[in-house]
Amino acid sequence: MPELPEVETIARGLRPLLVGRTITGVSILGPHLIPKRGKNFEEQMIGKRILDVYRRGKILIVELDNMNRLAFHLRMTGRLGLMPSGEKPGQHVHLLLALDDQTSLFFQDQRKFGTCALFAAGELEAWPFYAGLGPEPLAMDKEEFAARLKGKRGRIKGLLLDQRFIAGIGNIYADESLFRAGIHPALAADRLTPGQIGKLHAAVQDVLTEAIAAGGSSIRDYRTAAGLAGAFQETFQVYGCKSLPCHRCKGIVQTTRVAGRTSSFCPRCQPRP
DNA sequence: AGACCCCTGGAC
DNA sequence: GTCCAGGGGTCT
Repeated sequence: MPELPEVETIARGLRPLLVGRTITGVSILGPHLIPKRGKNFEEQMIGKRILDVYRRGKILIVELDNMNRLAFHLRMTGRLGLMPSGEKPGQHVHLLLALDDQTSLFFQDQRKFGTCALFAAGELEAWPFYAGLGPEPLAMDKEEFAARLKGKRGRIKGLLLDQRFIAGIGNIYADESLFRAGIHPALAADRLTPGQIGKLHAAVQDVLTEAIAAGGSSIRDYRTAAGLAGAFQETFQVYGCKSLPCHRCKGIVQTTRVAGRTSSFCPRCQPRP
C-alpha cells in the first residue's frame, strides 16, 4: 500500500510524537514475522532514545542513539501508529515498542509482507535494497530525470516502478503521473520525446506533492499515524477508475498489464504506442 | 519480461 | 469457490 506520499505522511505524523522519547519495552508478537530484526533485538532496543523519524523512498526510518536505525518497510498492508501502553493491541500487530510517556508504537500488518529491522551505524547503507535506491523524485530536477532516462530500455511504467531508477513510486502514483503526462504505460522509455519527458517529470512531482498535501491515498488499509484516512483517492483520474469516463475527454478508462501490474489509463489521452 | 512466491481478506 | 490487492524477491 504505502508509497512515498503515505510513508511521508506517516513519518511527519510520528516525528513530533516520537522524537525525544526513550524505548522502555519491546514486545514481538510474532517473531517469524520480523525476520531481519537484528541480533538481540529486544535487549538492544531498551533504553535507546529516538532522535529523528524520516523517510527514504518507501522506507520509514527511526533514528536512535549512536546512529542505530530502525527501518520499516510497510509493503502492502503495513501500518504504524501510537496507542496507550497497556491497551490490548489490535489484530495483526506484530511489534510493540513501549515508550517513556505511556504510549507504545505499534507495527501492524495484515498480510505480513512488511519488514522491520534494526541497523547499527553504517549497516543501513550496506543493505543492498537501500544502497541501490534511486533518487528522491521530489529532489530531482528535469535535467537529471532526462539524463537518468537516457539509454534505458523497457517500458516507462516499469521504470517508474523500479526503485533503483527512482525511489518511492508505486502503482497508484505511476498510473496517475502517466495519465497527467498523457503517456501510455507501455510506451518504450527510449521513445519518449523531450516534451514528454518534461511533462512526466512535472506530473510525477505534482502528483506526489498533491498526494502528500492530501495525507496520502486510502484504498482500504492505509491510515496516517493518527489513524485517519488520506484524501488523495478522491482525486484519482485513472487508478481504480476502470470503465468510468475519463475526466478530461470522452474516453473510457481501461486497464492493461504492464510490468506485472494492473495499469489504468485513458486510451484517448494516453494513446497506445 | 514474466511467473510465481510470501499472506490475509474483500468483492463477486 | 475464484480473482484481486499501495511491494518486492527470486528464478527461468
